Amino acid sequence: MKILFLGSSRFSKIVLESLLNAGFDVSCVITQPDKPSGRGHKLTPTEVNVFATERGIDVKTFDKFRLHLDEVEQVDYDYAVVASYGQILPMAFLDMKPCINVHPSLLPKYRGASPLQSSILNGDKTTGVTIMKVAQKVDAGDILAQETFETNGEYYLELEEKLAILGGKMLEKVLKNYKNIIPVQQNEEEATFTRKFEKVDGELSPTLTSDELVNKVRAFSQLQGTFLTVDEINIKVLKLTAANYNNLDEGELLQDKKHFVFGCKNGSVEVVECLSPYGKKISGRDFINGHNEILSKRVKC
RNA sequence: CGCGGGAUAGAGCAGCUAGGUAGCUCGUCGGGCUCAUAACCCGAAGGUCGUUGGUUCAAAUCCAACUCCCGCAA
Repeated sequence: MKILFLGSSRFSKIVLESLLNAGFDVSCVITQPDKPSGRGHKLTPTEVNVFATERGIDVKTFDKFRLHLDEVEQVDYDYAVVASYGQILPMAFLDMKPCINVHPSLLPKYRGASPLQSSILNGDKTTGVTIMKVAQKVDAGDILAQETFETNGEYYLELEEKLAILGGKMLEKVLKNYKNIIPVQQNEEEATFTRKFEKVDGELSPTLTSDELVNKVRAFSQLQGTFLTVDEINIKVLKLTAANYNNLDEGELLQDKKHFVFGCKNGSVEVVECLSPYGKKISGRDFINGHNEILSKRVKC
């Protein structure tokens, strides 16, 4: 059985790795073209591109997929597997061979660009992975398999990895039994959608509850970053936990040089780890030691 | 070749222009004072000055290349 794999993100890369480990023959990988990103606008290939190239797999990048259909027709494959590829696929391609998608949510919940981050932000205890047929409407295809996953306070990268591995295992089963599986339609009335997040979404305001703040850090700190502002200083926060000081006002700092704790809507939170100006991870305690003058200030709301 | 800033003790910084003993604030450790402390006093430990090379009698400092990081922009 030969697989054509379409994907671009870190999630895709882990799914691809699972497929290879399960012994599937991935004949070709299609991923997003190199894009200028980061400082200096250096052209950066996707993680999937780097990984597949290392494994000696044929990699194709299309600026616009629909303009390269004839090239795709040349590829020898039985099933197409899509995992956060990042482009809408044309019907002409979906009609060629079976095309299945792996999506890290319990569809029809959390369709769209950021299912994992949205689920963490909402503080869901239960999430999951869905395998479905690719339909013209995004993430709306008939379901082939679905499994739930109980979360345990994971941060984004950790949860992404766990769900990608689970998704890889589910794909293996689905691919091997494809002809015996009866697809189930999604209930459109229960569908919810997710949006892309931006830098400003990572702002930690003391007007939020401690749970909201912790979930924000879990969802964003490893991607676009989470930050709070004290006395004009931007502090990039990496780890945050709920604390037990209930007598602090919103934004008020605990007068203690050993803990970086501030009050929020319904209690308080402690900054466990943040980023030094040179990009080194430091403890909240070290941060306070270096900036003891902020103890008399407040976290900006 | 998008723009700007940075790397010196556990943290935050000064020193570099004009080369010549590694400094400051905070923390840490020990001691003292106090009902008490983000308080005060005394003492101590802690550094291959991002990496590599060059110039020099001598480089944190001057020159070159590289790495990593922060902000903006995408």
